[in-house]
Amino acid sequence: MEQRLAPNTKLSEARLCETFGVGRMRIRRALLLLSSQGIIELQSNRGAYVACPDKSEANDVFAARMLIEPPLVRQLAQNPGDVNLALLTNHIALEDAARKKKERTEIIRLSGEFHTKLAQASGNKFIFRMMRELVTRTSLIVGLFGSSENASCPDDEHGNILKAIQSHDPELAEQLLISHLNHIQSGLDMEARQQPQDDLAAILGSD
Amino acid sequence: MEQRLAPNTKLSEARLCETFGVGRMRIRRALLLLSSQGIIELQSNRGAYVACPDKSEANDVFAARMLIEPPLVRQLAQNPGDVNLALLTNHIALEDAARKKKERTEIIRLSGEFHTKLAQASGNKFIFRMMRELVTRTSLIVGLFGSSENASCPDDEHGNILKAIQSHDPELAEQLLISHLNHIQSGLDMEARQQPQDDLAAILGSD
DNA sequence: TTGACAATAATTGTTAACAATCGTGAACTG
DNA sequence: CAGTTCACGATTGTTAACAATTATTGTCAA
Repeated sequence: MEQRLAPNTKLSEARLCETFGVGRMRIRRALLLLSSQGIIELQSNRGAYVACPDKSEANDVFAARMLIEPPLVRQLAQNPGDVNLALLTNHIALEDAARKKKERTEIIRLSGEFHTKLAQASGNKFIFRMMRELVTRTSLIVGLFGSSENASCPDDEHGNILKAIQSHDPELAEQLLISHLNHIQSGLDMEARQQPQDDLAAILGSD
Repeated sequence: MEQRLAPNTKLSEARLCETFGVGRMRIRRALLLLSSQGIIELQSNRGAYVACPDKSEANDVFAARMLIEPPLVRQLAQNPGDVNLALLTNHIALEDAARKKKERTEIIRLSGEFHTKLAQASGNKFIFRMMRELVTRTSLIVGLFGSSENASCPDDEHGNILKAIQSHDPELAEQLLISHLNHIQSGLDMEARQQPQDDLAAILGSD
């Protein structure tokens, strides 16, 4: 999710055990769940590897988001609810703070989380889960096909979407979100994919 | 999915082991995956129970389907593709055959599968997975809140939807599907839920 | 130098025993 | 007789050793 592990990175059980200080059972349970969400790939007798989505899968993810998110935001703008507005406003503040401090991984994390919070605001548990999966995969894809550093959500589009929701403008909110998704997608270079490297040390280093 | 296990049925590991003739590890892996899909509930130190969705979760599932399926079918009707039409036509034939033979569990299974095949026809792997989960949960819900036996998809609505797709009529297809979902939902009695019983013997009997 | 082959090392998959937790029922007390 | 407590049985969670598979390295021959 924070793009600290490159796609195709091998995740050895023993390594993960000592990294997180837990038994093999916990690790295997976690790997199974991650693979069921398509975040890693579990190859029989060969181990776990960070998923490496191809062009087709990337398009699937964006198509699914285009299908779900616009009507979601439209609906939210029609009837936001005070609690949701407070939560989202607070989130935007966090994003701004992280952007000011130039904390890269935090910015990436929060950028994704904004979209999951939109889904959470719908109050629909299923849609919330779906969106969480979609956002995670989007992070993977941006990490793979992201051409430059502006890969994370551009500028303050999140803030503008929230403003549209606050002013009960479903049309505008929907339109802004569509543009936002398009910006993310058009910032990708679908042909030249990033070189898959093996650096699990990234996690070890900061732990 | 076939409604042979009532909600809240306890799924003991030992029982499942001897039923399927596999080790405890396999069972636990399967239970973990099922719980991640919301089909069963894993209570810590207490075991696995068939999920028992409440009114709110049931509404979530239908709301999610209402969000996703209509635009999906509309899109499919605009550009079906010969392979998809063949697959769907073949599926309708299977449904008819099962209905003629009055094979209840088969009818239930195929009724759900029709919707997942609609999603499969979109060619989007994500949407396919989502729909499969939604359909499974719908089966659970119909089993819980279904008032009479006509709970399974009424008459030949599936066939009509397919016809609309075949004749490239997106509006009609979308409208028929919306009606179809409404029929399913309105056939439920959201208040008086079925009595949760414990009959894992159902599986043992037919195995 | 390159290719195939074999042996070894490393890693994953499985099994079985052990520990911990929870529900139940009997015994006891007020 | 009601309520509480304790102990037992059953079930789940964990650990560790073992088996099976795969990857790697070294050797030999062309």
